[in-house]
Amino acid sequence: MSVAPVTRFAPSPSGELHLGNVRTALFNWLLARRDAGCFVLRIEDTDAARSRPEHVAQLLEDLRWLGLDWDHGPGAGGPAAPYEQSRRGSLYADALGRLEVAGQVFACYCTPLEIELGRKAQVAAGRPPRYAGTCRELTDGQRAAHQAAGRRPSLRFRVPAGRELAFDDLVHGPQRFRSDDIGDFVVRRADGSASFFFSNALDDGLMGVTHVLRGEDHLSNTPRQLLLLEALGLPAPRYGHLALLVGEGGAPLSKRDGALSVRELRAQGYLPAAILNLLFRLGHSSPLQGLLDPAALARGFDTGHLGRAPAKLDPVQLAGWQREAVQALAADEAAAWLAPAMPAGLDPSQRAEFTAAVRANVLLPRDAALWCDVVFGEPPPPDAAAQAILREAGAAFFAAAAAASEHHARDWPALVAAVKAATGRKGPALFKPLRCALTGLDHGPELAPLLRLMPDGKARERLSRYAH
RNA sequence: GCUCCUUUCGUCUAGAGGCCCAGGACAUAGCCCUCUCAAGGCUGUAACACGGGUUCGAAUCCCGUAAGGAGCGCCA
Repeated sequence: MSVAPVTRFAPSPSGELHLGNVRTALFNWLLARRDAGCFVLRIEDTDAARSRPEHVAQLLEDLRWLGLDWDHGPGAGGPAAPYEQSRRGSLYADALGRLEVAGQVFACYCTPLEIELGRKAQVAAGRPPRYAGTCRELTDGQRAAHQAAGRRPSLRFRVPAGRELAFDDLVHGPQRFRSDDIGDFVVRRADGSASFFFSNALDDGLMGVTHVLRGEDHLSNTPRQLLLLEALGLPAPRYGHLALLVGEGGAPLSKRDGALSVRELRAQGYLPAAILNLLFRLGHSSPLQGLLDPAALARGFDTGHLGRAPAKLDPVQLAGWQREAVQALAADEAAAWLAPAMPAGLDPSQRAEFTAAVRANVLLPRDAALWCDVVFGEPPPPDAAAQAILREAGAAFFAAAAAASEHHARDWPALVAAVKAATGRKGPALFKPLRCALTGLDHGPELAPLLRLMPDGKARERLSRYAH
């Protein structure tokens, strides 16, 4: 029997939320939702220099927009509040104090420069650049001397020798590491703040997190956190290390890849459903086909189907899901989505009709701008293909068409029938020139609704242009 | 340098020794539908990184090689 899982997303608000982060958030959210568990949002804002309040606000907004709601976290409260690490300092101090009493940590007076030198020497000697253990066994006298010299110590965890740390990774299977390969690491900086390894692991324990899905870059650091949790007497979550997402060049997604930030995607008009469905299949597979809603995504989520290889984010795939998401929109949702591209002053029925006419031809609202111009403003000048068709039809054809449009200004079938009767043309020879004159292009959405929406006289004016 | 992770169509992936001369989705090509384009339907092109083993039999197991990636931070 299994207990409801507690998962978490623990971003550091140092920049915009990008697709790599969102995927991590999504998988954790999916795991919690699938088993009626709890999804925790924890803000890792211990780095005062890089963490900005506006980033936090933006992060929350982006997650909400995507539909990834959290049960415990900022704005939601919860039994382990607060959920901002910047407000949990006393908790870290308490836990650190316990480790100090137990002798599991020691003060290290080495300066960054000394550490750096030691590291270089180790690498030169063909050894891993680990902490050399300089301050591990300091005498009281030595400590006093350092203090007298005004040195502020950091606190390091005393990594036990000869241990083997094993855990079963949700994605990569059984893992084994030797504690001898791990150097004594910093748990409290000289300025008194807790290190990432420490606060991250402690909070997972304190918040009762049962499953952690995180980036693969944490895989080989997991043993440290296991050691920490053990020393603190807290249960360790199950870990699953997700393969990284890479960009088109195959290089890891960079934080400054603006085009792939949620904010940018949203501004362009990408829909949450498109982003979620894309991410669901990036490094994760499912027998489920087609566009799925969040609940269906959750039901179909399976940690056993998480991939081990890095996945490349392909803009073409995003476009594919966007197309599906646009097609799946209800009529009123589609009209609202297209609203930014439509001219002000249209009444609701015009908006609805325009949306219905162009939505299959549009991926983003900006793509609809062209059709707005065609219907409500000026069509683009005919391109080469359209010009050839216009020329072939000839002035007499358009004279007849312009005359016909006097009586059938907005009625496409009637207009076509009248032009057909007057010119004897039919099929493409009849339709194509009309389309080109009316829209400037030889392709596009159905003409009947476009014609119905055009202001009075517009159709006739356009047809007349080619009548001589 | 050391430790660890990864490698199937262009892309995301299915595949846990015979069901695979490798299946699906997106992309792409063709056909159908259709006033055009899009949408929709159908059909096609296209991949097991390389080399050795183990086995009656390997995409699947083992060992090497190559190529990517991560970690070894008083950054998160």
